[in-house]
Amino acid sequence: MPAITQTRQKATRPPRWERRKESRHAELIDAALELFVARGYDATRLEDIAARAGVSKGTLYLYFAGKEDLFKALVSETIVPLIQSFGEGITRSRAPSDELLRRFFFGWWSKVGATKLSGIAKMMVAEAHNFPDMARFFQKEVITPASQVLAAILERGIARGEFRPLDVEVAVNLWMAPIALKAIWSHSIGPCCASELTIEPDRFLSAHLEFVLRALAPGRTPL
Amino acid sequence: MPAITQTRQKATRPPRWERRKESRHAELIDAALELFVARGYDATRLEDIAARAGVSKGTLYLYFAGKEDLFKALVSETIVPLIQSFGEGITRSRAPSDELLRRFFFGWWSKVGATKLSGIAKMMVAEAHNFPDMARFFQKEVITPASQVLAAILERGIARGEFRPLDVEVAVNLWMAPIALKAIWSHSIGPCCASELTIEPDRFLSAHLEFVLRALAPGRTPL
Amino acid sequence: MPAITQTRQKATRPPRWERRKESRHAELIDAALELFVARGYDATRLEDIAARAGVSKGTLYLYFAGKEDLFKALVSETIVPLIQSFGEGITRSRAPSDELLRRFFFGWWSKVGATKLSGIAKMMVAEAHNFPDMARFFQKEVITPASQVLAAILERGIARGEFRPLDVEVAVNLWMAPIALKAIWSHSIGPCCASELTIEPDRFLSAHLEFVLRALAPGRTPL
Amino acid sequence: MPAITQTRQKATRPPRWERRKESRHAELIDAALELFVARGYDATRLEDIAARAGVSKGTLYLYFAGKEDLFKALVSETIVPLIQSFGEGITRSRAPSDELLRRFFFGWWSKVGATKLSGIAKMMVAEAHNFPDMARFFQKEVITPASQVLAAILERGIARGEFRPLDVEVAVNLWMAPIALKAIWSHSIGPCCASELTIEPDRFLSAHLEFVLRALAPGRTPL
DNA sequence: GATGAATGAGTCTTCATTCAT
DNA sequence: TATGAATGAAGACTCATTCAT
Repeated sequence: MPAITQTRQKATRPPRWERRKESRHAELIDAALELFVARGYDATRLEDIAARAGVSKGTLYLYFAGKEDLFKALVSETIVPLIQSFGEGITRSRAPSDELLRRFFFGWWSKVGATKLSGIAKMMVAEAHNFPDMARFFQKEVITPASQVLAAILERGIARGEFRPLDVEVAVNLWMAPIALKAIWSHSIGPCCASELTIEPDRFLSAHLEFVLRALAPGRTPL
Repeated sequence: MPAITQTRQKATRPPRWERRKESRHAELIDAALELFVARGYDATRLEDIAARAGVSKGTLYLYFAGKEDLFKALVSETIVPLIQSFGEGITRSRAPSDELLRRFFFGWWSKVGATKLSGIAKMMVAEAHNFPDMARFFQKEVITPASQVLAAILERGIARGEFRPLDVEVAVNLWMAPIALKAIWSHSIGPCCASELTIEPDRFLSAHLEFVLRALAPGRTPL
Repeated sequence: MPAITQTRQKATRPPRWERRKESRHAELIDAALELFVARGYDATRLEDIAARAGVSKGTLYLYFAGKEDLFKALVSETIVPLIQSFGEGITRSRAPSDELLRRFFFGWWSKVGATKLSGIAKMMVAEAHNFPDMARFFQKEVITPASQVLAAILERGIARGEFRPLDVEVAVNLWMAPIALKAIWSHSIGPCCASELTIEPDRFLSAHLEFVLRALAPGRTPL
Repeated sequence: MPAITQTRQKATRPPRWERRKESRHAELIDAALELFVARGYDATRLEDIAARAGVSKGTLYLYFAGKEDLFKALVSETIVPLIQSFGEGITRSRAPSDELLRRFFFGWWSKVGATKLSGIAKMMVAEAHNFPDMARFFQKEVITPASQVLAAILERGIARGEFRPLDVEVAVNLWMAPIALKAIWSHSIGPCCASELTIEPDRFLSAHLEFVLRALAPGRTPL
C-alpha cells in the first residue's frame, strides 16, 4: 500500500522534487565532504555547504545537530560502505597470492584512491587532533581492516611458500604508505603544483607491485 | 628601609615584561609551529600562540603582520635550514650505494622525521588548498630536493652496476612515501590511537631499506 | 494549566526578535546618521548604532557590508531625496525675484537646515579627508545644485532689472555661507554653548534676506 | 651663571640639537595640528604625530599627558596668540569705519584664514561633541572676541553716522559666516574637489566687503 | 518541513599608554 | 631625557546557531 502511494506520488508530482526531499541528507553529506576536504573543517562555512546542497542554512539543522555532528556523520557514513565492499572477494579467492596482491593494490585504487572518498583521509589527517574519536574510528574502521586484508594476503603467500617469510606487520605499514600518501597528496599539495609531476596511477601501481613482489620473492639469500 | 624593601621587590618581583627583541621572533615561530601543527591553522588562536611564547597578544604584531604572515614566515624560515643541512654529505661520498641509501633513510629520519619540523608536512597537507603558494614553496624546497638526493643515489648505483636499472622517478615516489607518511601520521592520527600500533623507527627503517635493496638487487630475471 | 501559562507567556513576552526586513535598513541609517553626526565617524561604535536601531551587532552586517558602507549609504540615500524636493518650485515661479529669494532662504531652512539632514554637512566637513569621494559626491549633489538655484534667481533678477548686475558666482558663495554655517554650527559648537547665543532662525533669515536685497538693490551709484 | 653655562653649551655643541630640545613642545603641537586637522582626532595615531615631529612615541609623553591633553594644549596654545594680536590695532584707529571693516576682513584672512590656524576651526567643528569644554573655550576665546571687534566697528560706524542703524548682533553673525566657512571649507571639502571651484581670497573678500557696505549704507529708505 | 532574519560569542587587529633600558 | 618594546582594552567583523514565519 505505501508502495502504491509512493508510486502514485511519483507519477503525479515531479519526481525530482520528491527524490531531493528524500536525499537531502546525502546531498548535504556530499557537499560537506567536498568543502571540508578542500578548505578544512574550520574554514568551511555551514552556509556554503547548505548552498552547495541547494538548501538554506536553517534546513541543515533539520538533518544534523550542528557542524560537528555533520562532520562525524560524514566520516562514519562515508566510510562504512567503503569497508564492506572492499577486500571481501580477495581473501576468498583461490588465485595465486601475487595475483591477490595485484587485486589489492589496483582494487584499492579504483574503489578508494580514485574516488572522492580518498579525501576523507586528508581530512582525518588534518583534523585528527580536534576530533580524536573520529581519528580512532578511522583507524579502527579503515586503516586496520585494510591492513588486515593485506596482512592476510602476505601470510597466505608465506604459508603457501609463494612469498618468503618476513615481518608482516612492518611490511603492511610500508606497502600501504604509497597508496595512502598518493590519496592524501591528490587532495592537498598535488593540485597546487604543476600537474605533470603527478605520476599516472597505472605506472605507479605497477611499479609498486613489482617492487613488493621482488621483496617477497622466495629463495633468495638474505641481503 | 623603604629603599631596601623596594630593592627587594625589584629583585624578587619579575618585571611586567622583558626586552628581548632578538629571541621573540624565534619563540613566536616555535609556539606557532607547535599549535598550528597540533590544532590546525584556523583552530589556533593568536592569543594562544602569544601566551605560549610568553608575550601578550599585541606583541605578536610587532614581529609579524598578522596570522597569515606568521604562518608563511614559519614555513619559510623553518624549512630553509632543513634543506641546507640535508643531503649534502651523502652525494659526495665514495661509499657503496647501498650504504648511501641507508644514510639517506636514517638521516632523513633523524634530521627531519624525528624533529618537530616533520609537523610542517602535516600542516602543509592540511592547508595546501588555502595557501597554494606555500604548498608550491614546500614542493619546490622540500619534496623536490629530497627526491633529487634519492634519485641521485639510485642513478649512481645503477651507473655503477650496484643496482639494476629501473624507473627512477616512480621509485623515488614510492620509497619516499613510507617515511613521509610516517612523519605526517605522527602528528595526526598516530597520537590519537593506542601507541603500541606505532612501529619503532629502527625496525621500520631497517625493513624499508631491506625491501628497497631487494627491489634494486641486480642480476635477477624480471618477475 | 501549564498550557495556559505558556500561552500567556507567548502573548506577553515579546519575542527575542522580530522579522522586519523592510524597515531595518532605514532604521539603521537613521541611527547611524544621529551618532555619526554627534560623535564623528571614528568615535561611533557599530554596536551603538545597532543598539539605537534596536538590533544586535550582527544584524547590521545583514544590511551593510561594514562601517564604511553604512557611512556611504547614509550619505547617498539621505541626500538624494533632499535634492529632488528642493528648488524645483522656485525657478518656475512668476513671482518677483525678491520673493524667490525669500522662498529660497526660508525654504532651505525649513527643508534642510532645520532637519537632521543638516547634520550631514557637519559630517562631511569632518570626514572629507577620509572619504574624498563622498566629499565630491556631496559637492556635486548638494552644494552645486543649491548654488545653481540661487544663481538662477540672481540672474533672473538681473535680467529683469530687479537686481543690479554683480558677480553672481561670488555672491552665491557669500550668501550661501550664513545658512550653511548655521547648519554646521547647530550640530557642533552650538549645542556646547549657552543656548541664548543662538539666534532664532526667523530673525536670522529675515536679516540675511534684507542685507542681500540691499546689496542687490539697483539704481545706486557704486560705493 | 646659568646664562654663562648655557652660552658655553650653545657655543660648543651644535646649536640645532639644542634648539630642537627646547622646541620639542612646539614641534609636537605643530605636527598634531596638521594631522588632527587633516585626518580627524580619532583617526590620527600618536605615533604618526611623534614621527612627524621627529621623536619617538614615548617622548611625546614627556611633554603631554596623553592624546587628549595634546589636543587641548594644541587648541589653547594656538588660539591664545591669535586672539591677542588680532583686532587690537583696529578699534583704536581713527580711520573711517568702512576702512576699519576692510582691515577687519582682510586682516582676519591674512592672520587667521590663510594660516594653518584656520584648521582649528574645522577641528573644533568636528570634535565639539567629544570635547565640549574645548568648544566652549573656542567660542569664548575666538568667536566671541572676533565678533566683538566686528560689533565694535559696526557700532562705532552707526554712532558716527557712517552706517545706518541695524541689528548688530545678527549682522555680526551673518558677516562672519563667509570668512569662517571659507576657512573650514579649505580644510575639508575644498581640497577634495576641483580647485578651480575655489574663489581667490581677494575677489571673495572684496565682494564681501562691498555687499556689507551696501547693506550698511545710510540714508536709504527701508526696503 | 523549509526558510532566512536575527543573534552574540569569539577572533583578529589596532593603538593609546606604560616602563625597562 | 629619550627610546621603543610590551601591554591590553576596545572595536570591527564572522559565523554557528536559533527561531518566528
